[in-house]
Amino acid sequence: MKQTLIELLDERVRAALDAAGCEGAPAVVQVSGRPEFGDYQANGVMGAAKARKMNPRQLATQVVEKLDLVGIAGKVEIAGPGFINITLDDVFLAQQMDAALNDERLGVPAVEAKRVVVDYSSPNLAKEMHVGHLRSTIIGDALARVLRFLGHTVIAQNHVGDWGTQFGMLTAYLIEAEQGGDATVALTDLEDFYRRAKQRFDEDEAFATRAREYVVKLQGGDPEVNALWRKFLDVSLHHCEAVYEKLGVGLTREDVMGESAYNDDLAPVVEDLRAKGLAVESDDAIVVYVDGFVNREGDPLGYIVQKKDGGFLYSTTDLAAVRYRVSKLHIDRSLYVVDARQGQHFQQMFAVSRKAGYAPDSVQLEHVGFGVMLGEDNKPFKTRSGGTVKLADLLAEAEERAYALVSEKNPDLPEAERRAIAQAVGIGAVKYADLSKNRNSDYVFSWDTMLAFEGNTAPYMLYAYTRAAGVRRKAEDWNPKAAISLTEPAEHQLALALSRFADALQAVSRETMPHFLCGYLYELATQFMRFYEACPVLKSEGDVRASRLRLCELTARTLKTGLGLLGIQTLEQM
RNA sequence: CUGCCCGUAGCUCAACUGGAUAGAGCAACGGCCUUCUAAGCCGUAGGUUAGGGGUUCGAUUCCCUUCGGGCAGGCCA
Repeated sequence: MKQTLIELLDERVRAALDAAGCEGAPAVVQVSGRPEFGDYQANGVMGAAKARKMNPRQLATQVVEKLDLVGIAGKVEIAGPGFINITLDDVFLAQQMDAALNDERLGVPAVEAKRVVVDYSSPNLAKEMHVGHLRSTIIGDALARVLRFLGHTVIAQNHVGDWGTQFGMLTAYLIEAEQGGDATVALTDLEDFYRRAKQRFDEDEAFATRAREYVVKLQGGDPEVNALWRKFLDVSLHHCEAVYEKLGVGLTREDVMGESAYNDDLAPVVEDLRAKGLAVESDDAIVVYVDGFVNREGDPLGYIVQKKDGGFLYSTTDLAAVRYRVSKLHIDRSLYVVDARQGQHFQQMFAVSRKAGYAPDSVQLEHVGFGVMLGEDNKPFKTRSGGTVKLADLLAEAEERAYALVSEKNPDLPEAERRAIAQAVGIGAVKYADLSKNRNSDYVFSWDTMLAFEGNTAPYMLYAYTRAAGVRRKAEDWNPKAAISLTEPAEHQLALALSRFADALQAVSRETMPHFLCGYLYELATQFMRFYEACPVLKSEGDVRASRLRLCELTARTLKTGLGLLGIQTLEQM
């Protein structure tokens, strides 16, 4: 398959518009809002008619006359002011189903491959991962999976925080802990380790002095301090990896490209910016001015790349990273899955990158921002005592709650079985609840809502999959090559939903919006449930039975693939 | 003060380059299990899309404005 359904229809309608004298007019093909308006609608006629001062109904008539949808549409109608409503031919839809079933990629056309960096997760290694890292980690992971599935070369970049003054403090404390003989124990709880180090730093002047010396030694490349630093990072990364594994996120050590990796490039970047006349001194710091940014007083806002004490900032690191990604990784597109609060920073950073020539116009730089996680009280998500919630604890609770639920619904299943289901449901619920919402807005974290079996939730999706997979499994003998026939309305609607998979993925890739995929899968699951209620599968006979089994098969595979692209594991039974 | 994001049913959320009667789930009410998993399906009710103005054949969507909430704004990230 070379194109998606919308691409196909769009091409045909555009050709008809051209033939009707409206060259270059967009077809504006989209899924119909209601069944009585057909399966797809082309809305381009009205706009084209207006631009040419034509009668839209008349133009629509001409377009429909020229419109070649032989073997694709069963019915084409003009409605309202000039809508063209297209109902797909059931034979055509059946062919689509057949093609998808015979394709490992479910009929999703491969796109022109691009090299795409997805920068996500990026925890600070000084501390343990907490809920603040959840959204970046799972949104980024889903986007990486979708882009990869579409045929792009995805380079995940885990831009971890592994540099800065706090690491002097931590390595200094690590020495003390080792002398005390309990370094390994002390490092099992990083959060606690950080707290104690901070406490020593605040209370003991000698320790604070030593910590500051360690920062200098670390930056100076002192082997001993560097070894300690690396040891600490290693432990911290192990913590991250445990979380990634629990979450089912594909990040590995290979993807780690921390702040420290750019240390040697920071001074050259600043030097280069100065040489190009972009960076200038201001209050003893080195800043780059870009148009359109002002501060509180209305004065031009500088983008600081070097502090007055000579130190560099994350702004410098990010510029170095852009250079690296463009010149060494040869990327076409770079996605930064980072908290929306850093929006201005990225706007400035992108602008500087353009001006300095680090990123040519051919390279897309996109900040994939997202809102904060709120508790059910609409305030930032915290523990009951007001502390930050560790990600490991959150995930453990998710599994615990899911286990209780599964045990209540299905007490007869063996313990191990229930544990496995609880893991998929619990983790899936946390991820799906996040991914299913528009990432731009803040979102309310609610155990009850995400673990509900109704509505647009992970449990509902997983249940739909078990039904589809279950029917197929129980069928035993049937002809997997049987022709698909779509006679019932529910069959038509299900097939239609199945045929939209590729377009849903395209939309996710284009807009970097994972919730489009969730919305699609929810629609698919809903249509399947209706089909399941309306059309007996195992109890029907012959060709009808085989045809319906094949629809179940494709539904199961599409749900499994789609949920997989969200990083969610399916279950054969629950 | 400046900029960005948000404001949709009682609650949590949708609405795909502006499209037809703004859709789901929860909560409320009413139906459907000797029938493939009822963890489901069907139905009823629920809206001045924060307010006002503008552009348009058509606005939740674009522009202006007011209100309300969040965030950011030179040496943290």
